[in-house]
Amino acid sequence: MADPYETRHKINKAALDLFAEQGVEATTTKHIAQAAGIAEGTIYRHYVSKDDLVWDLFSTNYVGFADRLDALAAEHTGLKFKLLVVIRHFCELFDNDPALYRFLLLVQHRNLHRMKAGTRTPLLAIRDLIEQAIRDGEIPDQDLDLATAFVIGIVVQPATFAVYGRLPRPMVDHVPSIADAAFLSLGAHAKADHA
Amino acid sequence: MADPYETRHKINKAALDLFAEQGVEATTTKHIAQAAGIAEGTIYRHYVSKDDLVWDLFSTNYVGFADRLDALAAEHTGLKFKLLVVIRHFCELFDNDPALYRFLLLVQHRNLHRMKAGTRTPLLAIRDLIEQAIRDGEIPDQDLDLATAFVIGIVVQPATFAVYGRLPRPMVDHVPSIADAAFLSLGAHAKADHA
Amino acid sequence: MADPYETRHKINKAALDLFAEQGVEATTTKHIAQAAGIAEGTIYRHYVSKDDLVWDLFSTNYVGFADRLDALAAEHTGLKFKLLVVIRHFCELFDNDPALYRFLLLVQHRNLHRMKAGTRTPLLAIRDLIEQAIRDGEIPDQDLDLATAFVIGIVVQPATFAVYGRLPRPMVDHVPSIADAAFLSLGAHAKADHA
Amino acid sequence: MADPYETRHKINKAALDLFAEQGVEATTTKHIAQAAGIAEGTIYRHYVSKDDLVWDLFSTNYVGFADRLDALAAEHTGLKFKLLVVIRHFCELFDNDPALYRFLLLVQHRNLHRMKAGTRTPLLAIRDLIEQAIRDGEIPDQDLDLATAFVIGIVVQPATFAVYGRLPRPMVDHVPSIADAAFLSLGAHAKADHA
DNA sequence: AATGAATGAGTTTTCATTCAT
DNA sequence: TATGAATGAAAACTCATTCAT
Repeated sequence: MADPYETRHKINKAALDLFAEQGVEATTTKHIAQAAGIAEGTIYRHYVSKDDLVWDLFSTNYVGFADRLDALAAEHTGLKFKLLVVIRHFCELFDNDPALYRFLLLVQHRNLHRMKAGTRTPLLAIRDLIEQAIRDGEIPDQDLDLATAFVIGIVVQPATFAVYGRLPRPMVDHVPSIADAAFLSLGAHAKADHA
Repeated sequence: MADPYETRHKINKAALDLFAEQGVEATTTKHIAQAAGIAEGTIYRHYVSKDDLVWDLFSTNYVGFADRLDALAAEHTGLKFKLLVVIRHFCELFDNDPALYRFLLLVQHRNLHRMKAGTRTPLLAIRDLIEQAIRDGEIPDQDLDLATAFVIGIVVQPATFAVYGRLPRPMVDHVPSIADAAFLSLGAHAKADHA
Repeated sequence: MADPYETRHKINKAALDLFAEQGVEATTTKHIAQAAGIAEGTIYRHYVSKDDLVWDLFSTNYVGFADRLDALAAEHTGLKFKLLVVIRHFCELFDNDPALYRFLLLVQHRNLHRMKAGTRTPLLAIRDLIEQAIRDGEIPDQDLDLATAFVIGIVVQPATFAVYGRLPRPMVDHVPSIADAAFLSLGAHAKADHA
Repeated sequence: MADPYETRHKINKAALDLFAEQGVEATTTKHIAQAAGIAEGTIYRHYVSKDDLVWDLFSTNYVGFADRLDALAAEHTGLKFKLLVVIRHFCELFDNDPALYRFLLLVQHRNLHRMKAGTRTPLLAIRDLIEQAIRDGEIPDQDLDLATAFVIGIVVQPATFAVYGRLPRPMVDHVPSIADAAFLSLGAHAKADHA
């Protein structure tokens, strides 16, 4: 009997790649089945619908990513270092699995509102990290959500540029510059570097 | 019968709203026709295809927006002021026509590569502005594309937050903070403010 | 432009015939389209779904039939005559449009419970007619619903036999016998015949 | 592993319930397997196909029922009594196993033509009983098939009403009334009761 | 220019059945 | 015998586009 775990994995891999490459709508279940080397009907033994597949791919990876960011932030001290490891992790994700990044970028708008309130998201991980820094006096008091948006924007936009060839890869090469910009955008003094 | 110019306008308005709200693929020509109060076939009197409609909407507004940014930048001196007016214009667009803003954000990547080489885009407007600042010694020498990504990210991400209710509107209220963050992220000294 | 009324009629006719002949499930939208001489997609310009088509066909004809029975009953006096015209009408329907009868027979179980309470049905028409006869002392007092079931059964079962070739057609030939049986089953005296 | 006889029984029970409730077409093999608590493939260890399952269920029970009706009729004398016991048996089947009753009713027409010529059916049991009564002069000479239809209709329709809640259960309570109506519908005189 | 019914190719989804374990 | 993952043919349904009016 075929290993259902393996089949599911093949579906996920094929779907993610195709979704990233041509978008969710443009990817047919037929394409996915062909790329995964399985029958079209088999997809429906693992997922209720194409939409369910998209949602599963999104939520699993989105939440998994948030959890890793939380863990990383917890392992380090000080805004500067926290930002650095978090941003490095983000860039590594991008470099190692560009398709996953592109997929998350593509579908987040349609899927974010489905997450049940209270779920850990990368966004919350960043927000908590900034909140802590304000509390610790590392950066001036400021609008927390706005500050979160700045950091997210500074990290995500270069990756988006990289996707479309407007910035050279690997993203890891840009980590120091990105971390610096994020740090500065929050109103931190360069000196905080050495704190 | 009806003023053809007005019909076209109704199509544009309906399409833009729907595209912004639910994405291009999820919006059917039937939806557009219904929302515009016209017959489905009428769309094809004004546009060759749905894709043509998307492209027209995108290119017209994208280039127009870039031109206004260029003009604004030209009217002011110094990175700080240029950033301020450019960012204010971004935020005003968002406040005045959120559908247009979201639409441009959604489809830009799919459509950017179709633009004739050399066409002015908002990205280029920002990029030129930063290049000038580096040349003028206002900010340290740095990777131009990365810096552009920072500024774009710092501007766009708060707007995205606003769309999802994570940041209060109007966006114009956030202009000073956003401009500051953009300015700082480029490595400018706060003092440059008063320069 | 094609006449939508005519197209809808072609769909209805083709669908009814096929449904009656081979059942609803066994009839595909492709079959219907072919039989109607239209494209498969055209069905969906007239009906939301195959199920909607079935429901429309059922409810329209079922209620229409009830209305005609009501009208007929109102035009005549005395249980005997009312039964006679009502049963004759039923048999004429059967003879003139056996497909319609067979269709109603096939789908009633799945669709009866969808009718909103208070809708006129053939069943109610018969029931009212019997209730009146009891009130008028034409037949002994008895369980109204049970009596209704008797009459319905006496009328419907022969038709069902006729469908499957267990009784010769036309059904109209059996009207006197059926009416007599119905009359007698209610406990009426033969004398009532001449009342 | 499990007792094969028990497994087959579980399949039969689950299938019968589901077929009765939602029809044969609407019941999937998956549903049956779930309801029976077995694997989908197991059905095919016991039946060649879904259709084979339906046929087996139908023919076994239909013929068994006919045989019991025959036996009951043989044990009694006179139309009145024969009708009474036969109708009681009908009603008891309904009360004891409504799913089986409904199933037989639903699928009989689709399956009757498959029965070998000469097989005993409930229809024949009723028909023979009426034929005997005519021969014995208990009821007037009349169309035998039509008369059979009357009796079947008078018995079956109340049961259908009971399914839809239009008549209170148990059906056994209605046996005297139903038998009376059947008796009368055949043109028997009420006095024959006491003959 | 405008209409809107019709199209048909293409999509998602279903489900009885098979087969390796 | 039992399992249940996989199959694939066929189903219902969608939708950008066409075209007669």
